[in-house]
Amino acid sequence: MPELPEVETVCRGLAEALEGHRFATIELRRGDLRWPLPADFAERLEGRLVRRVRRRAKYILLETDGAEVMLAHLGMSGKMLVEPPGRTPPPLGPHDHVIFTTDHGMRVAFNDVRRFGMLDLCAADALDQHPLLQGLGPEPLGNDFSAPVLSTRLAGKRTPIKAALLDQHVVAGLGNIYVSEALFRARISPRRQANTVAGARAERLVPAIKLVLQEAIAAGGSSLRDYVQASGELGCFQHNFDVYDREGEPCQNCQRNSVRRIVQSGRSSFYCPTCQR
DNA sequence: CACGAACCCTGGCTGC
DNA sequence: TGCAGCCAGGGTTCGT
Repeated sequence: MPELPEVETVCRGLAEALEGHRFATIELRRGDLRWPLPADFAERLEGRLVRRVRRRAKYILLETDGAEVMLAHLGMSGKMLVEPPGRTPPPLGPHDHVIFTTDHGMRVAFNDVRRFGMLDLCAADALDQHPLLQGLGPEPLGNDFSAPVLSTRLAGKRTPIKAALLDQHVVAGLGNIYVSEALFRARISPRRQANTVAGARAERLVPAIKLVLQEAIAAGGSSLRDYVQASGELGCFQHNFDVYDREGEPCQNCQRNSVRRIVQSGRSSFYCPTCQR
């Protein structure tokens, strides 16, 4: 579910709710997520002050005043649901797996229907070596993500550009929605061989990626099925899709052809075969 | 090594 | 109404 803009939005909500506050209790209601939660997860975090919540790729990193950082991934259906103090929170459901409370009465529930998400703890000075963070590609919104950088990373890849952009080791944070949207804006076919995306095509693609991600963050992400912000509000960017989930609808660019859906490495791609080459 | 398919899990929707 | 089958924003593991 959540790609970079959704995770960024959730991080901002968590930062507002948690930064500067201390975890009081942490309740593990179900530990068999994507990987089993460490058995001592709660005791290692309880009493810790949350210094900063930030994002790397699609991971949420919660820095504390202790030696460890909490790592969270939302998988396809994960949510972080914030309930502010002074209000009776809604009753917990079967998919509220971990409940965090703070010393000022904030409640955050990690909820994940499909349990593809994960939580872990990692020594702050060894984050780079964490197996899930190791080898991740550059942040697409970072200053060092440029057309030359992208084409270098695509060099030698014979796989379709769609698959290459989904590979978090090439560039970190894109998912199925924003790859389709960025390729549409750059007028590049998802079927094009990755190593041919260089020069002028890369010069179109990089700004297209940056722009669509920035617009989506400004809209609070895209809500299709499960995704909500930490506050529970929906994102709005799904109303601005040009091609994603719009099979058969007219192309927003040429208005003549209709958006086509194809399956690549088991996942849907949406594009205009005329505008995108 | 690089690639694609299978798999992890639950729930919503479609079509018979 | 019921149920089988398909599909979903992700990522790892396995086989070729």
